[in-house]
Amino acid sequence: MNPHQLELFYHVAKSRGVTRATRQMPYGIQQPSVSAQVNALERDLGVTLYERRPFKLTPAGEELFRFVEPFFGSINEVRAKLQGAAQFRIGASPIVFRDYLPPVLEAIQRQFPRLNMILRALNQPELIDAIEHDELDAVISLIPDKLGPAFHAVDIMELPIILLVAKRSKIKSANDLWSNKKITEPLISLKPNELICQLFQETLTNRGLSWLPKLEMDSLDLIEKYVEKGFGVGLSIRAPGRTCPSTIRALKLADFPTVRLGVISRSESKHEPEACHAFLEEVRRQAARFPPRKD
DNA sequence: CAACGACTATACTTTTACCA
DNA sequence: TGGTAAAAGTATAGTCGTTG
Repeated sequence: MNPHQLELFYHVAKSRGVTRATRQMPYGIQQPSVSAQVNALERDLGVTLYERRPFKLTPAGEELFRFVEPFFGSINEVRAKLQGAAQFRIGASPIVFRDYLPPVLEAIQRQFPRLNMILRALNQPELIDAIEHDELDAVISLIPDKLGPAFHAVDIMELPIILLVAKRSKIKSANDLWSNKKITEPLISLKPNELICQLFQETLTNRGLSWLPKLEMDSLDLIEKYVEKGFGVGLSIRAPGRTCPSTIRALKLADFPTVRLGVISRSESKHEPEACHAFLEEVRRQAARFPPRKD
């Protein structure tokens, strides 16, 4: 039972499978090597640690995993500590990074000069995925309704879903669209797994309408660009403190649900709680600069 | 139920690390 | 520098689950 075998077993158990482990390992190693090492560990112990397919840890495997997980699971954290640079990993959408985060990050940097901030710009589904896999400590994201108990979500603001049309388009309000049973304007939206799209499509379905996107973009900026060029109607949200370009008209969507923008962190994370708290406070303070619009 | 793809194990070869 | 053992790599066979 050598440490290398235990490390590989940890990755196999965490990734739930040998092949998956080799793909997710922090360093390069081929599947047969992992397979051979974990098998050698089992042979040495004289115990089966997991059922192969479907993957399931045996009681012995569970016990061994409980033993090795605290060690191998906190290696990166310990490394950062030893290097004197506690790290705090923040995720947000590219737009949030561009338009809202700089003052927040500056404030955190002033408060924690030694803190090593790791920043990742991702879209909403990837942000949720990253925090679920403990790859980030805090994310600013639209908050899904179903969020596990392991996560702590704090609402910052409610944002209305809007449609964007080119000013020169003859569509003046959303009702102009709904009046036709079949909507002929091309819809430009984010990818279907984005919360905004799901909420929008659900609401349409409830009203007996069908309008699937013709163009799928991966940022709201791109959607705006293509609306401007006259490629169709864009699905977006009204971002606070930003005004539409003069060539674009934003259409309110009466009786459509709003989305909640907030900060999600891991509730049990003992990892940099001060920084996490300060981050949340700073986001709140910045958000307060944008009073809710009442139109 | 055959065809296919994904996963795991095995056989064999090459590389690496260590030591005399 | 050359020998040795361990570990990693390549190729591939076997097995299982899915799909048309």
